[in-house]
Amino acid sequence: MSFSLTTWNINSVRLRMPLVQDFLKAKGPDVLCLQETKCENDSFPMAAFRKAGYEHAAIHGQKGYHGVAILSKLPLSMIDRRDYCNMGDSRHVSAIVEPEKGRRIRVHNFYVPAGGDEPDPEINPKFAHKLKFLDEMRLLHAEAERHAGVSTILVGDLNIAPLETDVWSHKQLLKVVSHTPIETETLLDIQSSGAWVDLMREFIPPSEKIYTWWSYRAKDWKAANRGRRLDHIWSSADLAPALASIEVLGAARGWERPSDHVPVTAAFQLRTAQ
DNA sequence: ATGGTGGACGCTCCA
Repeated sequence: MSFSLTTWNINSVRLRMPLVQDFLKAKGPDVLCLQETKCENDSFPMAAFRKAGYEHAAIHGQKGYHGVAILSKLPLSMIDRRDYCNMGDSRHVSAIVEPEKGRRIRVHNFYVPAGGDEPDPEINPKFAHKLKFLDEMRLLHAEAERHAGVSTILVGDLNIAPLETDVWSHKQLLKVVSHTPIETETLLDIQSSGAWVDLMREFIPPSEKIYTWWSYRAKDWKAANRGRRLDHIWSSADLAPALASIEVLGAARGWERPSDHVPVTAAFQLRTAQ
């Protein structure tokens, strides 16, 4: 039994629906997790997703900013939308998918706050918000459901590039929000204390560079190649042996009117798991 | 050292 899931910060789902449709036609993951949909639930382009074979959805949107969504070929149940930091932001949605009988997986889809420019929580409330948000994410691993036969996948734009090989220049980005020690250490600590597995790094060793985001502000993003790995796919330990592949679709950054993030897809062969 | 681009919204915020 195979199962595949894509995470993609789409930076306006309405504007980029044609790209999404092309992607779904080409890759057809079972589940698609989007971030920065930037539209209210009422204006989410659900009809186009249904037409593409994605009849099931868990949407958590808001006007103009943020917004996350899970689209699925398979039924979704136990949909949950959480207000991290109690600010009314739409930055989380989760749901259970059951790729085969008895194999339940809760998918958590996150859009972590970017954190502003100044990496000091004392003077920059956006950075303080980011750190507080991470602290709340830390609690996920303790949830009863995870110990009651439900596996977990956590994806999204986490807005942190934790490893030296997750950025174009470790040295030059040490004081740049997304790669500061407080952020990278916190993220890696959440990962290890929660027994999460970084599936992208299971498949692509830490010795190799991986980028999932390239700034719009570069003159020539491809030539400069100053990317960062801001998008992630984690799982509970029980799912890791079932990982079959990870694909980072870098070509998507070169599509017409692209998102600044590219889609990342994990494929599983569930029979090989415990 | 600075400003560069892109999206939503509505004359500015956020990334």
